[in-house]
Amino acid sequence: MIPPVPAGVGGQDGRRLTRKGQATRARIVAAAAGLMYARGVAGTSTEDVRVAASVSSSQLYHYFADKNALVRAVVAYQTEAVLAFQQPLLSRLDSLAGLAAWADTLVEFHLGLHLRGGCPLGSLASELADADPVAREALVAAFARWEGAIRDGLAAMRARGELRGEADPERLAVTLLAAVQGGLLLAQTRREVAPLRIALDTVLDHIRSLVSDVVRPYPVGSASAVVTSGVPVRVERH
Amino acid sequence: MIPPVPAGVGGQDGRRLTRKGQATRARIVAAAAGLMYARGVAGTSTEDVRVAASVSSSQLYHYFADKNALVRAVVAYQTEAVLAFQQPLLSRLDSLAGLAAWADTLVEFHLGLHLRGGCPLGSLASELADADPVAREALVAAFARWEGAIRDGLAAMRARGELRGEADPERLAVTLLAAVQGGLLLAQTRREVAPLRIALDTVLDHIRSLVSDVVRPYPVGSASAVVTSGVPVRVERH
DNA sequence: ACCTCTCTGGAACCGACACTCCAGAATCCA
DNA sequence: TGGATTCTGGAGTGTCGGTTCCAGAGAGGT
Repeated sequence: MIPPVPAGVGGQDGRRLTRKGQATRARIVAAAAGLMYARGVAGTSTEDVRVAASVSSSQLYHYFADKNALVRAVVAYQTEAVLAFQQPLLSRLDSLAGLAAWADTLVEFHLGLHLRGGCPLGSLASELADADPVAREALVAAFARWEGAIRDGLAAMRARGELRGEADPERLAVTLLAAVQGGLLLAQTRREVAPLRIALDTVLDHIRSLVSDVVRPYPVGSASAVVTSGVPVRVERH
Repeated sequence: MIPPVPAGVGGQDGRRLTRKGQATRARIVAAAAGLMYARGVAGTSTEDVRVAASVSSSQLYHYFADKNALVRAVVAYQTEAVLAFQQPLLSRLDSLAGLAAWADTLVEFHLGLHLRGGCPLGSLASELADADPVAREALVAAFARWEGAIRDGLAAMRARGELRGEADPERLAVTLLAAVQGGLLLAQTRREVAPLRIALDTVLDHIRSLVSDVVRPYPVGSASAVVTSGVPVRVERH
């Protein structure tokens, strides 16, 4: 049940790894992850990885049974990278401001990459979902963790009464994640952030409409309470 | 400006095609499209296409300069296929019922495929956006046509007064398209429709909240007008 | 009917790529 | 310190995949 060696530290068949071995293995995975993010899994040869990681081919096959095993290590690596990167923001998702900050950070991050590459997990999923069952399972788990973090934030908002009881954190979390993935795909294709920003903003707008005790723009029967910014204004409870 | 031969009918360098030639070319593209949808572009060899289309390798290179050219033909083919498939629904997107019918059809279609493969255009985009500039341009145009059709429907709703003036058809269309792409990616990975259905439903909910003259659940200062279904109820104008 | 252009079959080429093998160097642990 | 194990370099192998070539069959226009 419990593996003899911590994940990501063992060799391909459970052999022990020396400190140096761990470093080499990590270097290979990091190099492979970078290349596969930029050129896709199929577009990355073991030779490319070999050169980028400055190792010999025997080393590749010392640490990984075959290319498939390397790909799966990359999936695990990117899962941790994506979640670790968002960690500080994901733990503050329990408010509208926190959600907005998270969305802004995603937008800024991909702007910094000039819209090259989509979501590290999304592009792996698109390429591997129907090709590698093991990788698919890992990606399902990765998305579940991501989605869970978002859901927890929304659930906390609801528990605090900031979101109305009818708001479903589970469904909203799925929608936000889909907006990220779809928005990134369109943004990557168009090489413009607009689609990502718009998709996230729109879903956040929807979540705002589920906030408790709010004066909404254009309320029924009144044309005087127009809020130009479109941001709902909280009012005194009862 | 105007090509001498209709698109998809000419040979690789503008040579004339006989009726038979057109049929063979079409057979190759259709076979390639199917394989590339199922296994990805990189996962499909020219040999695979050769066999699936029942042609010799010389025929492949008679009609296409290289694999890249074939891939680009596949992009064009899938663009037409995706838009043609949705054609009857896209032209009726100018009402909430029309939007729901469109969403349901997408869900049902991919259920029929058992969630194997995502969006034909989306998966091509994910694989080609950063690899083939020409294909990327074509995909940008394809998404623009798709998004345009959705936008036109929403704009018609707004023009008829069904959507409030503040509703932005452009932004809503982008969000819907992102929901389709992201929802499909998650659905393909999980092999469950739920993510697609939830993402689309949630964005449609948001659009419902932008419908004119509506009694919304939990209006400010009243707890009596709760609508259990969550579906807004249209009321008499003024 | 004839000539030209298009279409087709099949063999062959060549580079790339995943993977193997072995021998020597480094590391670990008792 | 010494013996067992892990790590590394580099050359080598076989297959696969994209592409080419040529010669013959077929189709189209005048």
